[in-house]
Amino acid sequence: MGKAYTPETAAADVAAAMRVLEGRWKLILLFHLFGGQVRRYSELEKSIPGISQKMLAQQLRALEADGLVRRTVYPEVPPKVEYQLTDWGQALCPVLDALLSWREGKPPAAVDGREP
Amino acid sequence: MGKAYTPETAAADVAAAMRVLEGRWKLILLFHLFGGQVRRYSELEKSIPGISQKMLAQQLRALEADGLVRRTVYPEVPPKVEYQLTDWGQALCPVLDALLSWREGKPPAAVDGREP
DNA sequence: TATACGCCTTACCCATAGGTAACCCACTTA
DNA sequence: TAAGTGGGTTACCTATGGGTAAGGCGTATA
Repeated sequence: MGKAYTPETAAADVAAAMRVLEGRWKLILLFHLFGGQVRRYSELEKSIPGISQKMLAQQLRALEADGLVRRTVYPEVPPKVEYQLTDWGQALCPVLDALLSWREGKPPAAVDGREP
Repeated sequence: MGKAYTPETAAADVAAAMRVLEGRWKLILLFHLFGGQVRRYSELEKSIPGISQKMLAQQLRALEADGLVRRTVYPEVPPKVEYQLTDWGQALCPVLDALLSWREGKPPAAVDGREP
């Protein structure tokens, strides 16, 4: 059974969940990793046009700290680092799907002030 | 059937959905209106401690522009304005519930580097 | 005349997210 | 000796979101 929420606690918890996803690149990273995909740093860098190394590292670190992404370092030279989702990270996929479906269901803007 | 998404378009659409909810007060406002509740400006102001009139007006306008909130003005003096969710706004409730459930399912942080 | 009410708007300030560019490290190959 | 390789860090700058304080409007009441 779920927690009991007041408007304030519910809002705070949703905000906390969203904070994990905020940042210009995190969702893109997640969608590149959904479905059990494993990617190296340099692969992500190549497949995400426009991202800088700083932002890639920063956002990956944040996702890792939040428990969505697992980081595996291979002690080689040159270094090799792999990124993949944790189970919990993967569990976000259907939630985002629900969000996408909600958005698809948006009615067209009313022209005359009434809803259609 | 849903749209077909690439990592980029999916991320962009999720971000667009989240942008509608971003802002320090919007979720609180939404949770005060979920379930068909109808509230006046001054009621919201009183029941949301810390919100300024500027932010209350601004965030309500944004939610209205995004089609989540319906604003009803009664041409009286002093003015009376009521806010309530649109059907689409109300449809967000189960989505946010899913997000809350996802958050509740987060495993405790691993102490030794492995996931539990 | 002045004050109060309900619902805002405007002017101004600051903290943070994100951008660019350059640098670092350990090792291998030329 | 010098350059390349993968995976970052650091310094610095700007744009935006949110904060406070105050003003405005149309009418009724004292």
